[in-house]
Amino acid sequence: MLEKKLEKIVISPIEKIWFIVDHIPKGYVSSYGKIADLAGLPGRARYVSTALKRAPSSMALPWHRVINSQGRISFESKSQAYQTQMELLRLDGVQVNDGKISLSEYAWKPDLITLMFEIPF
DNA sequence: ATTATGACGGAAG
DNA sequence: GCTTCCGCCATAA
Repeated sequence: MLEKKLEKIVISPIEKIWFIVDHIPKGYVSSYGKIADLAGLPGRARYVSTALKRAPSSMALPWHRVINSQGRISFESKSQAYQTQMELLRLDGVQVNDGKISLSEYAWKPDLITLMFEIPF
């Protein structure tokens, strides 16, 4: 019956994180903590970073659009990963000055429709 | 079961 | 603006 069609779909926490990160538009950034909140996983910012680390590269997630809450890249500034992330952000059109990104300028603010129907966790 | 480790966040100095 | 410290939480050993 109808109930059958309304069975709850289960999505694992890590999949929610991947899904949301995949929705960050080019030219915008979000933070580990914010992604966790959007995924319904408050207080699990660190888990977002491990989730990104685990994402198969074949998913081609825009992982570089996730930075820390201070508007900075979370890798060591001398690391290769840091350089890569900075380059990808610049390709997105996001300015990275002195290792800092202006959140007031580039923070992703999903609209109501997106929150309700696209990432409804 | 304990311990150590982070792509974190926030408060404090 | 710094930097340090501490709480947090999912893994790996």
